Amino acid sequence: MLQPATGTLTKSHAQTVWLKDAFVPTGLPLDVLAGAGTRMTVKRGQEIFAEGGDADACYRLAEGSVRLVKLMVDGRRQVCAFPRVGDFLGFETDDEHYFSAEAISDCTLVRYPRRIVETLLAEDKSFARHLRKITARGLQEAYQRMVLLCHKSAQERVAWFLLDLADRADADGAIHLPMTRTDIANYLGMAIETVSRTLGQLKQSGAIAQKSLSRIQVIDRDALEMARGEV
Amino acid sequence: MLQPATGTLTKSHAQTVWLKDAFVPTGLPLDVLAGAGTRMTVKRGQEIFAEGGDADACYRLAEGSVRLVKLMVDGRRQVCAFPRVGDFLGFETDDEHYFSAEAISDCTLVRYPRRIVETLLAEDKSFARHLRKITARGLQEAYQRMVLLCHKSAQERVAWFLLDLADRADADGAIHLPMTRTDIANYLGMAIETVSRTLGQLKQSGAIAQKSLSRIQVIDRDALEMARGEV
DNA sequence: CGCTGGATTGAGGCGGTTCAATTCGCGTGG
DNA sequence: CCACGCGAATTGAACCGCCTCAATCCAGCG
Repeated sequence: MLQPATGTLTKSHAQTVWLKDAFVPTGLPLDVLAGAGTRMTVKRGQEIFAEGGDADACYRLAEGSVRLVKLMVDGRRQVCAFPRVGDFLGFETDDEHYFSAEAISDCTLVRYPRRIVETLLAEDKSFARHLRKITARGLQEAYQRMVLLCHKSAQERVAWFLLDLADRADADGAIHLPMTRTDIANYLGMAIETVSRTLGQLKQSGAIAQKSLSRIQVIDRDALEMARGEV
Repeated sequence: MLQPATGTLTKSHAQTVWLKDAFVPTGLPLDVLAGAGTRMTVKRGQEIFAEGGDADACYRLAEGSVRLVKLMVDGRRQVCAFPRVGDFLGFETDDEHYFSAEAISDCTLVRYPRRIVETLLAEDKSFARHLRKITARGLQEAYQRMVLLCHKSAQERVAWFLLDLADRADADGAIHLPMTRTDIANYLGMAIETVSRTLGQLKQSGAIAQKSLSRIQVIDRDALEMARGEV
C-alpha cells in the first residue's frame, strides 16, 4: 500500500493512495482530492511558485521544508511562514500568488491544478468548508504573529519559535531547524546576531542544548514556555 | 424572526435596498445578500461580537468605525485591523470568532446569519468565489502588515498608516482618525508617545497639518510617501 | 470654573541593531 | 587523511531608536 518512492513528476493512482493513507484519514473531506494530485520533487533552493505568478495550481507539502516569502520593492524579503508537512500552499490566494514558496531542503509536493480544486469546491460542500477552515486558520496564525511582532522581546520570540517547531521534532526529541539563522531572524523580525545571542542565552540557562547547528534539544520545556511568556 | 439582544434592530426591505444601492452595484456576486441582512446600530464602545464567541453570524460595516481586537492571556490587547465601510467582519472564521469587534464610534451594521451565508455559499458559485477573494485579501493584508511590523521605523509606520487611511478622507480632503492614539499605537506596535512625537515631526516637516485632534490634513503627499519608504 | 481623560512634551535608560572580528562547520581538492 | 577555503554562525563593543516614567497641556463637559 505504501509507495514512498522519490521520483520526478509522475502521476499514478498508487501514489495518491499513499498520500491518502499518509495524510488523509478516510472519511475526511480531503478524500475527494485523492487521485487529483500529481507528485513532484523540488531541490533545495528552488522555487515552487513565484509571487505575482499565475495561481494555476496549489500544492500540498508531503516531505521536506519550505519557506513562504514576500518580496519588497526595495529588494528585501520577508519570510512569512514555514509551512509544515501536510499543509496546503498557495490555495488561500486570488488569481495570482501574492507570495512565493521556496524549498529550503529537498522536498516532495503534490500539485493540484486550480481548475480541479475549483470544481471540487463547487461540488463538495464539506470539502469547501474544510478549505475555508484551513484558510481561516492561516489568518488566525497571521494575527497571532502580529501580536508576537508587536509586543514580544527577543527571548520571547525565539522561545515561541522553538516551541512552535517542537511538535515537528524527530524521533529522539530534537528539534530540527532546516532554515538558516538568516531566515529565522527575518521571520521573527530581528537581527541575525540577536537570534544567535538569544539561543546562546537559552543554552546557558539550561533550557536547551545544541546537538548541532541545525538540531536543538529541549532540556527544560517549562523554562522554555516561561521564556515564551503569555500568548 | 431574529431578535438580537443589543442595539436597535430593525428589518426592512427599503433598508436592504439602500444597502444594495450604496455598496453593491447590481450584477455583482454580493447581490444575493440583498434581503438576507438585518440592520442594526451599535453605540461607540460596544462590542459587536466577542473573541471565542459562537460565530453564528457575520456582519457588514455600513457606517461608522470599528476595531478588530485580539486578547492575550495576560490581559493585553492587540488591535489587528480597522475595517473600512463596506467590509465584512467575522466571516473569515471557523466555528467561533477568533477576534472581537468593537465599535469605536456609533455605527450601523448589517447582520447576516451564518446559516444563510452558508446556504448561499453552497448555492451560488460566484458568491463563494467572491468571499474567497475577500478572505484572501485579508490574509494578504496581514502578510503586508508583518513586513511593516518587522522592518519599519516609527516614521514609516505612521506615514503608512496615514496613507492607508487617506482614501477614507472626507470631502475637504482631511483624514479622519476615529480611533484614539492608544489604538493607533497598539495597532502599529509602538508606544503612544512615539506616535505623538512622530506625528509632530511630520507636522513640523510640513508633510501634514493638524486641523483637530482627530482630523489631519495631508499637505505634501509626496513627502509622506517618501517617509513611508518602500512597501 | 474646575474636573477628567486623552494627548503632548521632556529626560533618561535599555534592548536590539550595527559594524567588525573571530570561530565554526563542512565540503573540496590536494 | 588532512589542509584548505568559504559561507554561516558566533562573539564583542559601540551606538541609536524607541520605550518608560513623569510632568504638563489641552479639549470637552458637567
